[in-house]
Amino acid sequence: MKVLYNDGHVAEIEKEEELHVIRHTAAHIMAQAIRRLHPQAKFAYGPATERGFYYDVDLGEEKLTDEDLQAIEAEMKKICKENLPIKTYELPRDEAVALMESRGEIYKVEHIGDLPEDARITFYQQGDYIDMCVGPHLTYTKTLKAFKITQQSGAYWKNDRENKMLTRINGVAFHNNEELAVWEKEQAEARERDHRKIGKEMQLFMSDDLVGRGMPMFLPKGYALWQELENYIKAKERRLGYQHVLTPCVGTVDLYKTSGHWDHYKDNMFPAMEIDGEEYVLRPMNCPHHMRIYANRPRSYRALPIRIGEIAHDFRYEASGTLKGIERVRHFCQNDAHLFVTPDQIKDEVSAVCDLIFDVYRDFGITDYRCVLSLRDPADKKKYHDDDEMWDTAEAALRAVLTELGIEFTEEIGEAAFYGPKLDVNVRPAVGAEITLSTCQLDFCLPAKFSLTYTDADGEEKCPVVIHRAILGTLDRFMAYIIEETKGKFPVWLAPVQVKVLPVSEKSMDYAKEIYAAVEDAGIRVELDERGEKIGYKIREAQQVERVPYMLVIGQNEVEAGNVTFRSRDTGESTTVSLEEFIARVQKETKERSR
RNA sequence: GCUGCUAUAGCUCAGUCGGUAGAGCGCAUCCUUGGUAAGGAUGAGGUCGCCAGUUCAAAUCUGGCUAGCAGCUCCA
Repeated sequence: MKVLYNDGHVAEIEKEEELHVIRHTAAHIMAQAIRRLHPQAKFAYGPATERGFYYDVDLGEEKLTDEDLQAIEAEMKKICKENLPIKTYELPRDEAVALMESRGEIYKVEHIGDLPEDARITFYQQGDYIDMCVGPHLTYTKTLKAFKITQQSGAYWKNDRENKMLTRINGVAFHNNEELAVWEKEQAEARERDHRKIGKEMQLFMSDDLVGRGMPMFLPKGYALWQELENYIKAKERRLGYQHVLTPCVGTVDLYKTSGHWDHYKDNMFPAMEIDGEEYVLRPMNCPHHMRIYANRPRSYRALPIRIGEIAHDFRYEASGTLKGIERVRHFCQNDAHLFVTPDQIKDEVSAVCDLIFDVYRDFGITDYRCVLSLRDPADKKKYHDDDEMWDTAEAALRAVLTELGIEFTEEIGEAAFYGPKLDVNVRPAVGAEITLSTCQLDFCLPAKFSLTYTDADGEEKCPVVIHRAILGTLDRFMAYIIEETKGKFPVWLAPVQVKVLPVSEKSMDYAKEIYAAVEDAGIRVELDERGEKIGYKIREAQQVERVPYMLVIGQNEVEAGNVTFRSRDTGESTTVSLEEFIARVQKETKERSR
C-alpha cells in the first residue's frame, strides 16, 4: 500500500503500519464530512487508535443525534467515492498560524503554540479540507474502503477536565469489509461474555436502587463462587506465612490524616460522620489499620517479615460515571496484605509476591496481562510524598527485582501511589478500558508516618519497609474478570452449582432424590430439578443457562442398575459410572484446583 | 463528576400521528411420564423508572430527579 509522507514522497509502507494510516486518514475524511455538514465545527485532535480513529470536535451549541452520525458516515462514503487526491505541504510557523486562524481552527492554532520552535509544520489536504498533521496518509480517499462510525461521547480538550469538553466521534476502520465483519462479530461476542449479562443470567449478583448505586449484592450462587475465591487465596497465603486479621470498616479521620490519605483522597471517601465528638469515615483502604496492628507491640528484626492479610471491606466514593457492574463499585472486598520487612528483605518478599501473582494466574489460566512499573512524576511534588531520595531508592529497588525476575514490563510516569512506586498487572475486560487486577507497591513512606519500628540486631530502633499487595485485587473485580474469561463456564471447583440431578421422569424421582442427598452429603454443591419437564429441556437449561459442569441424568436405566449417568457441560458426552466413582471424580476435580 | 444515549411484565424487546398496552421466554395450572440443547393447552402478571408541566386526553411532548449504557476525567 502506497502512502504519502509529509515531505511529499510516496512510498510503500510496512504491512503492519497500514491500518494505522488507513485509520488516520479515516479521521481526516470524517473531519471533512463533519465540516461539510456542520460548517461551524472546529477540530482538535483526530488520531488513529488501536481499533479505529476518533476526532474531537467543537460543534458550539449543536448536539449530534444518531441520525447526524449516520449522515456523517454517508458523507464519508461520498468523499471516498469522489476519490479526492490527498496532498501535503509544509508552511513556516507564521503562515501556518495564519492559515489555521483564517479557517477558525483555534485548537490547531493552540496546538502550533505547543510545538517546539524548530518543529516542521505540515498540512494534508483533500478537496477543500485542510488538516495540520505529520502523516503519513493514504494517497487517494478511495483507498479507504471499510469503516463505521461507532459512537459519540464527550472528551476534554487535551484530556484535562479543567478544559472545555468537546464532542468525540469514534469510528473503526479496516482494510476491507471482511475485517470489519470480523470486528463486528467480536464485538457481539464480547457483549455476550460481559460479566453484567452473565451475572444476571446465572443469578450471581444484583443491584438495587434502594440499596444504592455501586453497591452490588451477591446472590447465593455468586456468593458460593466468592467464598471459593476467598478460601483459595487465603489458603495460598497461609502457606506463604501470611497471618489473617479482621479489622473494622470504619476508622477515625485522624487515622487517615496520619497516613496522608485524607489530604489526597478525602473527596473520594464517603463523607465523615461525627460520633461523640469524633469523626469517622467508612474506610477506603486498609493500610492504616494494618499499620496500627503492627504498632500494637514491639517488633524484633527476628520476627520480620510480618505479613498481615485481610479480605477487607472497603468503601470509596467513586464518581458515578465510572461504576461498572461488579468491576468498579463503591463497596468492594480487597484481597489485601501488608508485608512489614527490613530493607534487605525487600527483594525476596517482592519476588515472592510476584511469584504468587503468576502462580494464581496459572491456576486460573490467565495469560493475557500486561505488567506496568508505575513511577512518580518527579515534577509533581504535590501528589507525591516529597522525598526524592526515598523515591529513587524505592523505584530502583522495585525495578531491580522485576528485571531480575525476568518479568516483562513497561514503565509509566505519574502512575505511582502517593507513597511509593508499584507494579500493576493489568488485564482487558470484555467491554471497556483496561483494569488493574493485581498490584504490589513498595512503601518507604507510611511506616515513618506511623512511626513504626523494629529493633534490629544491633539494638537500634529502625523503620520497616512496607509492601502493599493485592493478588486477586478485589474479589468483586476478580470475579468479574473470570466470569468474562470463562463465559460463566467455571471450572468444577468454582462453579456455584457443581452438579445438577435431572430425573428423566417422575418414575425415577425417588432414586434421583437419593442420589441428590448422597452428592450433597459428599460436600458437593448440587441441585435437583424436580420439574415435570422433559429431559432435553432440563439439560438445555442446566448446560446453557446455568452452566453446570456435571448433569446427572437419572432414568429407569440408572434406577435398575443402581448407578448414575453424568453428562459433561464441556464435552456434552454422557458416561455411566457408580455413584461413588462419580463423587470421587467431582471431589478430585474440586481439590485439584482449589488447593 | 462531565458529554451523549437509554428506561414499557421476572428477562429480552415491540408499541406509527398524543386517544390509559403487546410479543417471545420465564412463572402458575392442566394434559403429556417423556432418555440427552425448548412437547401441548389455558391462565396470572404492567401507576409504561419517579415527580411535575403542557393538553379534553401523555408510555408517547417538555422540565427536573433517579438508575443504566458508551466514552472522558479519576482510580490510594
